[in-house]
Amino acid sequence: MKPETESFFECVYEVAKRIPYGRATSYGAIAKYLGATRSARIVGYAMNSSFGKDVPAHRVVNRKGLLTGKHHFEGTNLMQQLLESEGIKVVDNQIQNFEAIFWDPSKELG
DNA sequence: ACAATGACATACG
DNA sequence: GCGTATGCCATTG
Repeated sequence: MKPETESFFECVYEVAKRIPYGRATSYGAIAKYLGATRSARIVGYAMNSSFGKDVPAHRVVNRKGLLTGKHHFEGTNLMQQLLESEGIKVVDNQIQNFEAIFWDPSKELG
């Protein structure tokens, strides 16, 4: 849990923090932005470790826009509520019109 | 240093 | 179209 070992995680945290309000992205997109296209799992793993930090992990979902990580939040639908609170429509643990709110860091940031 | 874990992604049946 | 299986790779024990 040393800060030094969080090198990769820190990158994920920063990218996650840069997700605009009312937007969402996928693990693969973040991983690709970091140059680790095949490390999508690592991004998710970092999110798990990001619990307790100021990282909007609720804005990060899988490629399908499915709230796969909602189980890691406190409540059963806390993640969904947070997204809906930002104007994102979520039905059955899945973001509606995900393509519209999808935020690609490699595309938006550059 | 080895084995196991995981909030994904893709391929196959 | 959906469930199962495999690959991927950094972190953790």
